[in-house]
Amino acid sequence: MKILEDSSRSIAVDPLAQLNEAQRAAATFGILQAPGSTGDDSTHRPLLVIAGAGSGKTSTLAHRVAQLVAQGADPERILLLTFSRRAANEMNRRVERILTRHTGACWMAGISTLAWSGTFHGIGARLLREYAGRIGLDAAFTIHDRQDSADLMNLVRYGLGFSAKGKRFPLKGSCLAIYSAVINTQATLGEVLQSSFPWCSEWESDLQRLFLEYVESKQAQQVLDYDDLLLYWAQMVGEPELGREIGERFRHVLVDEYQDTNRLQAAILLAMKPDGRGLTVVGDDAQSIYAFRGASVRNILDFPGHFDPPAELVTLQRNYRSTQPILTAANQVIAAAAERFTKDLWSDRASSEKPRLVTVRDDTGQAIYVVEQTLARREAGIPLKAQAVLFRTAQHSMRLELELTRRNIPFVKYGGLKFLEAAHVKDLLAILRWVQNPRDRMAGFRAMQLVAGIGPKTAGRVLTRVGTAHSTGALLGEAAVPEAARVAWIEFARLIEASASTPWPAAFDRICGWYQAQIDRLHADAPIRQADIEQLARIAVTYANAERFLTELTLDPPDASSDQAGTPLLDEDYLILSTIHSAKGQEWTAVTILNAVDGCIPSDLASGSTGEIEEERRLLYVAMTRAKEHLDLLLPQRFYVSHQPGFGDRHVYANRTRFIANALLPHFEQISWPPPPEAPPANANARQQTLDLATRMRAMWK
DNA sequence: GTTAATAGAGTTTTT
DNA sequence: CTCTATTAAC
Repeated sequence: MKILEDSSRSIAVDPLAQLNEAQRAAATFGILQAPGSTGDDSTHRPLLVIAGAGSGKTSTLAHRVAQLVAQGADPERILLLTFSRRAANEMNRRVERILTRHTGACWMAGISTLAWSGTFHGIGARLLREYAGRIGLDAAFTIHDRQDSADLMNLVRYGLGFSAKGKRFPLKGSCLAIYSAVINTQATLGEVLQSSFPWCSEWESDLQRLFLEYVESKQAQQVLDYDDLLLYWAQMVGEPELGREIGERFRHVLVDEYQDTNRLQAAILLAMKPDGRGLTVVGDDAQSIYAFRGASVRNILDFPGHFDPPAELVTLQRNYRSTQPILTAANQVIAAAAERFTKDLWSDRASSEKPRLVTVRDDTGQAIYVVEQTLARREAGIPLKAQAVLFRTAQHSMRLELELTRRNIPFVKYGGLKFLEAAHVKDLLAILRWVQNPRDRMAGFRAMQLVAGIGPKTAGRVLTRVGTAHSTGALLGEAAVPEAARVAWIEFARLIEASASTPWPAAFDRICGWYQAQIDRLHADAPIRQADIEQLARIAVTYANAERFLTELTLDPPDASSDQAGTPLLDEDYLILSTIHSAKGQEWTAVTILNAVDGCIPSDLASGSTGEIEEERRLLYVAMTRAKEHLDLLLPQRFYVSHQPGFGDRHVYANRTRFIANALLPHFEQISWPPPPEAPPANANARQQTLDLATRMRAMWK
């Protein structure tokens, strides 16, 4: 990746011309060298960019990276931490485009300009594999996703006899959530229990024991969970020597969406860059929506003061995305927030259209309204892809999905259940993982039970034997299994043995072949699952080896449920359905927010503490600021109570979300749908009475 | 020891 | 409703 030598001068002026003053300041801070300087000594003071919604944050960051590269920084030594892989790819694309367009230089196609860009977890996994030898880790470790982790937690929990306690012990999910909170917030177990899980406080000492066993168990299996990827990384760079080595290796570290990082992630940054030199973080405190996962707004609020001299602060508050009425309404919603870097977004995109509050009768009315509105907008020239429907929880869109399917309107849904979490996909991956890492008990445990006649008992027994040996396949053949399972078992053992020595894509095909023979017995709806497996196979061939495939898949799963992962769809037009969380960083011409009522936003599951309520407020803010021109907030008046047979009509009435108080109403247009029948003027009424219904009724029976 | 059936409880957002 | 745990039957 070499750039033409003589082009580095023109780049300094040209691309930056598109940026406004604040953006330019952020993009060039500490970089623009005096003429004649080599650009070599370009590590700068720490920089914090507070970038409001739609303020051109991505573009600014991309320009900054491009500047760094253009001024001679080695792309290999730039670390770019983003929130999702999608964001990382987008950033890469933009950087390349800026560099190409303004230098005429030709970047090698197919090779990413930035070798080190990705999520904290993804980069962590890479670094840990690379440095595994020096921290006593097996480089072939496997990564457990949340379900696997919960299952392992469950196993340990069961082993300790906690499941049989007189009073109910927290379920596996809660246990994992508590464990994860302790790691990510770097607080003590006691503190976490008190602040977030008060109903589990009585189990503190048992939980402590559980977590110890959980950790031991992971270590024995050479398995890391999501939290470990950060924790091991933090511990690794906490060692002075390794910390310095890795810190210096990355001359520039840029972090996007900093408001959604947690204390552990902040600790990693500080360990790598103790004085903050070369460090840039970008974020918006008003868009912090991941506290439930340990993220802390404090990270961004306290960032400047961590350093001496303090970090430079640049604020971007000109919004290029939304019209002023939308922005005004959003500003009003967030204005009530307690603590923040004060900024009011402004835009010069005038419009007479206010965001609308649309009252509909119920869920069904909501679905029909959205469909009609969507189609009308498409008629008006806004393609489906430029329209999005956002909601708090994945299930809020169920009714709408039905309606869209019924009317043959294509859509893609982000967030919620991923196809990776489907049982059959997990089955397949378990086999694959076990082949790759025989010590991964969870994988083995699951894989073995796919064989007819093998249940938890037999599987557990075999595991204890395999754990001590190295050649899995041979040992499996000898294992004592119930007579009824004998034949199937030997076939399974052969599969495991053979797969370990088969080259990559072929090994996967082989496993698929075996699994497909079992699928009819395991699942009732085999044909649908069959299709998923074929899709997985298509994804599999694009990876170099099993380890890469598994790692990428757990860290960066295909995030849309009907995401064809590269196949067709691309040139088709489809509507976007997304949870608000998954909509982060995106924008659409028209946005519809479902269920803008109390109980949904804020979710009644998250209205415990003021902190949670504040986060829900920011959530609504994030949702509103995704819209460029049209914004509808839907208010279903009634919700049918679930759990009732058939189509019962027990329901509850809902109120408009508390975040849009009466005082804010002037910023919205309020309508009802379907529109109330227009009361005709009194005189017109008389004139219009040309229809004698009474006569007609009588005529029916004559 | 394994599987099928039944009763009971929880229920968000995601790397 | 769906996931989990327990119990009954194979």
